[in-house]
Amino acid sequence: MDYTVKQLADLADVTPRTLHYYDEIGLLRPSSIGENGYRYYNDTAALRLQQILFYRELDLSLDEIGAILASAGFDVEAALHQHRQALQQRISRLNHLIDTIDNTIQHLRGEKEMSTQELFQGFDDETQARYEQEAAELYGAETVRESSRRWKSYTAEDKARIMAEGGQTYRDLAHMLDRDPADADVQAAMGRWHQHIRAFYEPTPDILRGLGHAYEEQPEFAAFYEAIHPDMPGFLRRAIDRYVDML
Amino acid sequence: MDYTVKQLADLADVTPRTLHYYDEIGLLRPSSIGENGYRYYNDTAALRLQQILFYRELDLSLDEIGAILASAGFDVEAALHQHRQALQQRISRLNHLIDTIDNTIQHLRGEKEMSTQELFQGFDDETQARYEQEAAELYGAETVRESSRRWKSYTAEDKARIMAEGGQTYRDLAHMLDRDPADADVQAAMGRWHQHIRAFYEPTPDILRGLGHAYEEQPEFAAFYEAIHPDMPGFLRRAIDRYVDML
DNA sequence: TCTTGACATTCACGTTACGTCATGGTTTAT
DNA sequence: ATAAACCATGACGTAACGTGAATGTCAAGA
Repeated sequence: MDYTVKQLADLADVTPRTLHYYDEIGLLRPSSIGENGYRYYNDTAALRLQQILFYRELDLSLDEIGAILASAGFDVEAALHQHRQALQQRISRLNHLIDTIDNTIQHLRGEKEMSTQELFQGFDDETQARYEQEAAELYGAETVRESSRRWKSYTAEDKARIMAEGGQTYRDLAHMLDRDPADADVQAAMGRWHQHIRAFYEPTPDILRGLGHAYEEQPEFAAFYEAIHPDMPGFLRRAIDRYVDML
Repeated sequence: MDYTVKQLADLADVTPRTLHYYDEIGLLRPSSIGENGYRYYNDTAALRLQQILFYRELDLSLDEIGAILASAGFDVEAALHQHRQALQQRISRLNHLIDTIDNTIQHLRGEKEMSTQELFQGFDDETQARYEQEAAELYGAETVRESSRRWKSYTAEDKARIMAEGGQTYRDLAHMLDRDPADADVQAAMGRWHQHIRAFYEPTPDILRGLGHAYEEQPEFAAFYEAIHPDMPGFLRRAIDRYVDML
């Protein structure tokens, strides 16, 4: 009970060309070849095709699929895990793009023309690096001194209260991760966040924005907020951007 | 103040080859060409490159970018909106793939060999269609009568309570969208959901699973749950799958 | 001035996973 | 016998460049 190309192709919902190609690259050879040169596939071949298509659905390259099917000792689970990671990254990237598109649309609507600088922000690596450095410098040079001066002026009670309030704000926000950053409750929490920062120093809008950026981009910050929830850094950054837009 | 290929390339963080290519396809022509055949780009060209790269970051094809930059009357916002949709779809698809990978890994761990049939489920369009149809038929034929019989037997008070409880369950779930579907609280809510369904009829595990499927795939259902939250349909389906696995 | 190294140019093939003719032989059904 | 439907093998096209290869040009140091 062998299949011809068309038969197997119809069965598996691919085109004959696909089978030709898989033969050509050695991924799926016919089980036999007739004297007329026709390809014939048996059930074993059909099963292999199923597996190929299965992995293909998972978006693996034919090379990878070949490797998986070739070695019986291959660690399929590890491979799938790794691939899962890759997919997650793609999703992250796509979410970033959607963010950017949303911002762009907002700008278009507001007739606020984005300057080329703005357009490039977040895309140009150098600009990015400079931006972060500036934020760090702003946060560092002027501010750190001011911050430690203010902090020292507080009583132990004050300090405990301030830290508790800050923590509460972050926990509140963690419960609103599924909302729109523009949501009134979220923005109210951002107001409390702003107050919390002001307990240390007086941040300019740019510094606030820089903080949001750092929360998302700088590993040490990101790790802290990710500990609260994996989506926290991105959410915070969006909420901060929104908050500063509204100031 | 003109740039050579290398200079502009470095500035924009692309390779010279990219500029060659953009010239070749007419997307970005040099502002002038020297007697030696060298390409020279002025600031206008540089700006255009910025815009090209901006749109490229949004994952638009060079063709589309060319169209956008060509026509001043082009509806950029509409284009971006459409592209946003496309990105969302990709994300949906990627999430689907991740789901499948997770299932596959589970099967691998449990040494439960997936039959070819199982492997194919969800990929084969025909199987898919048949599955949905069966779910609809099950839900329809036997069940609808039973459902309306039970419903009529309730008092107005009962009805109000049942609806309120159901609504509450969905709202509870909406606050747990960021959790794992296997989370204890989520699964507890799924238990309440099950009870809610049982107020109408006695669902078999397959029917429950079919419901989860329908919530995600059938537009009318999906629209209802998306109104609660965009991620609700997918989350519900995963939670239901998990719940039924545990029954 | 000569040489060297960094830059410039134009081919032109490689990449992925097939789609799409083109040309010609084979099988099957009428 | 003839047409329809299938088979085969090239071979080019796709998107957006990467990667040589062969060769010409320019700025700078010995």
